[in-house]
Amino acid sequence: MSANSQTLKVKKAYFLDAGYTVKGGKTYITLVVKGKKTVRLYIQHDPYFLVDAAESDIPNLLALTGIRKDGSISKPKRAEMIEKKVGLKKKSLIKLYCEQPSDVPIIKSKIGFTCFEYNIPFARRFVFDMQLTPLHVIHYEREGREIKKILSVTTGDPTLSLMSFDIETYNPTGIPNEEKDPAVMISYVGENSKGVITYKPCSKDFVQVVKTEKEMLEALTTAIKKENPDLLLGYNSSNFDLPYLKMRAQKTNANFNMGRFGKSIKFVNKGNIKGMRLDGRIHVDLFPIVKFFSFIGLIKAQSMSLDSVSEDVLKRKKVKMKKDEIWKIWDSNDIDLLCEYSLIDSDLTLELGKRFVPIQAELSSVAKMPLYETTLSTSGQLVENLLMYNASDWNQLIPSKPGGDTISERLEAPIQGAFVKLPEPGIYENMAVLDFRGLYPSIIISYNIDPGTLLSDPADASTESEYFKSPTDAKFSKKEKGLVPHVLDYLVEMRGKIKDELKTVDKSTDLYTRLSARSHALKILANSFYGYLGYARSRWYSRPCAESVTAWGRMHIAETIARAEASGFQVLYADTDSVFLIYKNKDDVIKFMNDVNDHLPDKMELELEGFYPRGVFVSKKNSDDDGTGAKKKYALLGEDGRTKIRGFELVRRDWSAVAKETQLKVLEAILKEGSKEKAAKIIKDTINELRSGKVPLERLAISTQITKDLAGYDIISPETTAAKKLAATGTVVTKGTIISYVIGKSGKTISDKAVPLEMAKDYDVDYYLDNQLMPAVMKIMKELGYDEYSLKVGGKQQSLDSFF
DNA sequence: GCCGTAGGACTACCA
DNA sequence: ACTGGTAGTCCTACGGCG
Repeated sequence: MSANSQTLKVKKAYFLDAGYTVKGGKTYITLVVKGKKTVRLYIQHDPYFLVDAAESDIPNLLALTGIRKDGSISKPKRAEMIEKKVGLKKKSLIKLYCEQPSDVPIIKSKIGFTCFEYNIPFARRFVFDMQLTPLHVIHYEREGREIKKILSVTTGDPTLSLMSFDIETYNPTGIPNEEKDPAVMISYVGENSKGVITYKPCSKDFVQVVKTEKEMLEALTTAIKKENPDLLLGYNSSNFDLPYLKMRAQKTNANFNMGRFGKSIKFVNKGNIKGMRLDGRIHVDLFPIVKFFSFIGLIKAQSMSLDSVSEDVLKRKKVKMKKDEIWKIWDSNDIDLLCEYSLIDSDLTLELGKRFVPIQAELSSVAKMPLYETTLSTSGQLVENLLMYNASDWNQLIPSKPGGDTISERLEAPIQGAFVKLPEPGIYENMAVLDFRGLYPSIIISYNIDPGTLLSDPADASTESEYFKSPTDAKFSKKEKGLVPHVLDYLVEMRGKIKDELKTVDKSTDLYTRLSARSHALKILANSFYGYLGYARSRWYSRPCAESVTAWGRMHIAETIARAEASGFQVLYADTDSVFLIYKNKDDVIKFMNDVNDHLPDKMELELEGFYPRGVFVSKKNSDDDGTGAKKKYALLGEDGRTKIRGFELVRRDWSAVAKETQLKVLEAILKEGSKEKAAKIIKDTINELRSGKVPLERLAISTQITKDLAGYDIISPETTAAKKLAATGTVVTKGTIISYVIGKSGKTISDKAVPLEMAKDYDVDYYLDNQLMPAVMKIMKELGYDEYSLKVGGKQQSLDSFF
């Protein structure tokens, strides 16, 4: 023992990443940890899963064998009895250990009993078992490269160093072919170094000129090694740059390495998202992150390109380079400009990384998911991971993933959602908007909504005071806090504390950035729990739970509306968690709000969102006669003069800029100046501009996302015909591409006339008048008593008119 | 064969 | 590949008309 203790060292380091390897029949978790240096350490850990069988079955289970892919024999290593909590009850299970992770499915397939926890990626299983937190500090005993014991985990915030890179490729046939077409240029930006590597003469001082493609790849290896970043950032690098570089390194026999410990660049598929994993360095492809942030509404770019996202997020002006002409520039031998553009792309990638990585890092440590996987995760996966982590902590059985049949069943029975009140179209003054802070999370916490607290069995019927009964008649026990409400409560409480702390911190500090990122991460996670309960592929799916959440939501909003009306307010509109009132006196609103709050559970709260001096609601398009109001479509003017506009065409990317800009101007003229004459003039001017034929094509472009393979569409539509025209020129159009098109003059149907912006030559005046401008503005003007005809005629003649 | 319209496919929004 | 509620566009099939 004492001999050993001389080689045992107690250490601490930040936990960056976990993987596993099998050596000599033993399974080792590989941990990448950052102390003074960043190293890879090993720790032995046996994979296992659970079997719902009796102790007497153990000998039979241990006698099972299976055949591995390599032909060798796989058999269980050992077994023990354990107990797990299932809901409010306990259950005895056999914990069956295997030699290596890939043995788990092999052995499991030989077992007739129900099994559990057999489908959990092994490195993450380890994080749960050891209750680690990514990016926090682990304290451990180490002997050489092996960790003997993990002692504790403490909070921490590593400073992660970033480096971005971008490659340019030779592409004479349009899409570069990684087998044949060389990479011609690589740019990189780190914290201490930046530059471009290429192999043709260039006069720029930031460019390192080498002799061949092979030398360029090796120079990149050197540059990365020198900078030694923790994170390597790219944009769409999992699908393009890294596979390309990997192939070029192979073709040129280059001594190429981007990782820290080994040369491997591995494809890792996570759900639908493709990732590329490096050894010991965290490769972060910003593209899936951008998609994730767009999905949850954190960013809102016109398209997913690096340019467009940079413009939206960093407010940096576009410097567009035509990617399909890179080969021409290369052949021209005048590559100065190409070098500049390439460096700009790396610059933008790094800047975006500085914005996004902090939030990803906080998501990682809050959701207990290693950073690399976090960057490739959906919110459902993050929630699931966090629940699995906490289930392990509570010794609760982790539910299995549903099978295909269960998934389809769940999909066929959707859950009733929120309530939306029909607004009366019109222009209103003095509106107050109140909303429930975190409605669904607060309902889940307040009523202890959890698959485990749900009293389904009449046998565990309790008395009325022992459970909450939802409007859908589900009963949730008050006896014990459920896993879901527990985790959610923790997230909400933590966010509250962080928000308080943020008020005391200087905005320019790193601490502020970190705390605000953490607050963001907590919000993203908390808001995903309800969706997760109703998500068909969820381990914790529960129809009664999800139904109860929305039912309680509808109940509370209905009660609030009723209470407001009883207090003498006119309620104009309500959607899910908000109510729009007309008030005479602000104090009345505050009094009403306090009154509502007095009648709510502790964790629920109605907040004042704001006072709005003026607002517009419009009618639905095709109910002109009865003038039914349109839901989810309104424009408000705040007291600070800022507008809050929802649902109008001007917030949608599938409308032309001409229509959207005019609609905005019209709304502002009405909201800010109360001038319908000005609004009418704006419209007439735009009509004239359109008729002149001189509107730039970019302002006429309509952007639409292609959501499936082009061949997979059942119908012909403008976006698909435009996409096909674009694809015919050799440009890649895949699932997820956002295509911009203009309706041109030639063609019969609108779809025929649709031409990709890049190829557009002219535009169809009538289409833009009748199908873009007029629909966008007339709904608003109608509220002011105008009709379409008078405006259009007014646009033709410069004078008119008695009407105005 | 032309016209008008109901219904379906599809997208993007709000919460 | 987190949920449901909603407006709106464009295309297509279908029925009436002649």
